[in-house]
Amino acid sequence: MSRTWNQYVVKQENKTLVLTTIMNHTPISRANVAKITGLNKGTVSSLVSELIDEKLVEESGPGKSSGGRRPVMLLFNGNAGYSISIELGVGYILGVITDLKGKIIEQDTIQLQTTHFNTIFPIMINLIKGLMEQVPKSRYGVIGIGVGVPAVVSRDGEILLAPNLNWKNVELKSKLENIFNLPVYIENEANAGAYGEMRYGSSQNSHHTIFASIGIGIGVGMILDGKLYHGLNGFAGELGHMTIEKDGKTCRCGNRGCWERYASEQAVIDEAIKRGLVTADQVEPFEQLIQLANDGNQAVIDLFEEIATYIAIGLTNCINIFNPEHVIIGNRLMRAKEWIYPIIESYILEHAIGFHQNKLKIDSAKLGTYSTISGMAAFTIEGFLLDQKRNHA
Amino acid sequence: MSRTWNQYVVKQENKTLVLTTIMNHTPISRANVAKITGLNKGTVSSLVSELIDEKLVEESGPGKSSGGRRPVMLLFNGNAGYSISIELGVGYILGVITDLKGKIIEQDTIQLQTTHFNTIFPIMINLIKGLMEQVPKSRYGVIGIGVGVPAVVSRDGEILLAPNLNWKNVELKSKLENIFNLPVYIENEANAGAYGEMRYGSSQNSHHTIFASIGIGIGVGMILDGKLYHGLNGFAGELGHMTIEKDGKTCRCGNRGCWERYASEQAVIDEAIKRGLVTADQVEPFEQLIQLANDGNQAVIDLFEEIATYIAIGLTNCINIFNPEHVIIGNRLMRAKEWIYPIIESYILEHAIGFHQNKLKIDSAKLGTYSTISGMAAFTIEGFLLDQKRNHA
DNA sequence: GGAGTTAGTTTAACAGGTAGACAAACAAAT
DNA sequence: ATTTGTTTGTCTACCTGTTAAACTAACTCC
Repeated sequence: MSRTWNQYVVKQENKTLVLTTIMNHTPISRANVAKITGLNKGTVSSLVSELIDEKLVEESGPGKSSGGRRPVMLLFNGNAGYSISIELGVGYILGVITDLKGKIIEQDTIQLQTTHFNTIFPIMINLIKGLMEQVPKSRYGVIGIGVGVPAVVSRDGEILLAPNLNWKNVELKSKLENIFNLPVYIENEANAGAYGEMRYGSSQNSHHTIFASIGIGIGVGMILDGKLYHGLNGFAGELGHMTIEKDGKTCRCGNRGCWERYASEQAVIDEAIKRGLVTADQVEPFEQLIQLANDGNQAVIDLFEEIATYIAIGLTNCINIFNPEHVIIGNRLMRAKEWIYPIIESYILEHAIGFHQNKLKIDSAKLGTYSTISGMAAFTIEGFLLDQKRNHA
Repeated sequence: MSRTWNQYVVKQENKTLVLTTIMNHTPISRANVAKITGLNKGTVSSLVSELIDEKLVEESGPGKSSGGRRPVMLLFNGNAGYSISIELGVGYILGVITDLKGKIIEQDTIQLQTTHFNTIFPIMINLIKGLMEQVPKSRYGVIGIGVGVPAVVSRDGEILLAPNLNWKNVELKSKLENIFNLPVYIENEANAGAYGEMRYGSSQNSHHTIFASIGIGIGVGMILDGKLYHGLNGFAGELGHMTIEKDGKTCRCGNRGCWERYASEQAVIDEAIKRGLVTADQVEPFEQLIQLANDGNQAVIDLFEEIATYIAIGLTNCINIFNPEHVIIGNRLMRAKEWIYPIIESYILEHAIGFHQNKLKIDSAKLGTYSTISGMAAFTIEGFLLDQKRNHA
């Protein structure tokens, strides 16, 4: 509840302040760190020497002089440890190793034919084990495991509800922690995507970002005041089930007129089948449609444009609700970007309130299909650094 | 940007920690403050004695012994200063004096016939001056002025857009600061309402609260992770203009199917006139309708129930978006609570996602018509205390 | 009335940050 | 080649505020 402050906290905070300054400005001299942070030069010196002892920071040769003694440049050591991140999708598992800078070192994908937990779980364990063997030797080794899932996740890492996987109440975090004895982070796929884009992607420095992950369904990750928003117990961001048409199409959630019934990959496919643009037995109907649009099929392009309008309606709602600085559209539907993006942009421009007063940017995910997994890496890395901070004086 | 930590900051933080502990647990002993905060007894003693010097805390006689020396009970001194809060509505100005506990000491209302800024502003100034003369003598006197407005307010207190008043780009904060030479706080009416309910009303201790102010239009104030959410530049919370019916009724915002076209006081009135339940030249049509419903007029009750469903649709969207702990419905439409509330509750229960897993409470505003003004008082008081913290070592 | 408890103050020790002095290392001007 | 001035990084003396522990005060209970 209440937090007491004393000299230890002061040191912890200043030390992480120095570390993050080095991370964000690498390479940088001690003198410059002192200038940026406002800390005394001596304080910076002593904190940096501790960070060097912990192998989180290293010195690289002398930098350029600006009319005096040449500075010793400091680097954040991205190789002090490595994170393992997993993205669990419908039909695939993607696993990667990243360094502490979030850079992907190694990756591996497995296609799945089922969504059964009992089948998938062992496959995932094997994937993780395989990755762990490839992790380079380092001071801290594997610092943690992050898993992004298309699900509602509770604050303590339990999967409460994963409609597209048909999972319910799976205690994924504790299961994995028991097996690997490492810190495990579980997060919703859209939330992780939002975080990934904020840390490594197109919305760095933006404190108000809405990340709409439009795939089979729609999930929305929200960075509000610089922090990921979860709501009371992880259900926040279910904007796919926002009503945009009262008495509209029925949805499996029990409601009617839900946004994702009009604006998702599934919505595209349903409508395409209804219009005879693809057949129901097609293996990859969405890819087929992209192909057809590429070939100039006007009926398909029209369909994309209709869907785009529905996407835009929902996004306009988001903008009116959150007044974000940045709206990012990610996941598979953006493969049809060419046809849908212009429609979305012009609709929002015309319909969002006070648009002219907002410095709103609308983008597709810069990290592409790596938004989520990068976000999971970020969670894992930041969790590790937080742990260091707490344990190491 | 970056915040440095040193012993002064530690003291500031601990001092406010002690103060807020006393505020929240008043009356309380030094020993108990130490226990709750985790601070050393000696530290608490010295900080308390400073707070007593500053007249923010006072000792009240000895408390009950629990088997040893009797404690000296400490009280937060609500009378060290007073705030002045104004609610600027469509058709009225409400002004109050509150003490530092947010208790209303004095109040005054003025009915308005116009919305012209040049007419209203001098009236407001006079109202404030009148209130200032009634403020009791105290250590800090009038600590600040807070004004709640039905408008989009920028972070620096400029009224960007007030559709119901027909104002645009009014620098209210600086105007008032120049006149009174006091700290001035300007905030959107729904935001202030949300804050008021969190501080003094029905959602105390709730960190995720949605406050829907349903009057002529709809504004929503959002407490997310314990903090009021503004968005990038104050436009957040324009949920009144969330599309709930694609291609629905046109709205003055330029959009179609906006929530407030279906679920506000104006929507009730429009529909009632259309159905011949009241005439267009009625002075207080909404009051008239309440009266009719009270008299058992079924057509009016039916109308309220229809409107309630629309309110519920929008609120369900809010719940799916924010996963709040608490949804509060405030402002004038709740005068028809008797007929609309049961409908709202049952609709949400049936349609919100994962409702059973959420410990969601739905309430009407406990502070009634004082939500907004109490919120403004809270802003002013907290701003004052923050200032004290910064200036007074 | 003594033993045990609880409340609040005082004291010395300690940790960590700051200011400022200092040496080292360099650029630019003479 | 010197001289001058600047920048970097370390070191020392000092200061602030928290803590632990001793201590005084005041009370309850047997």
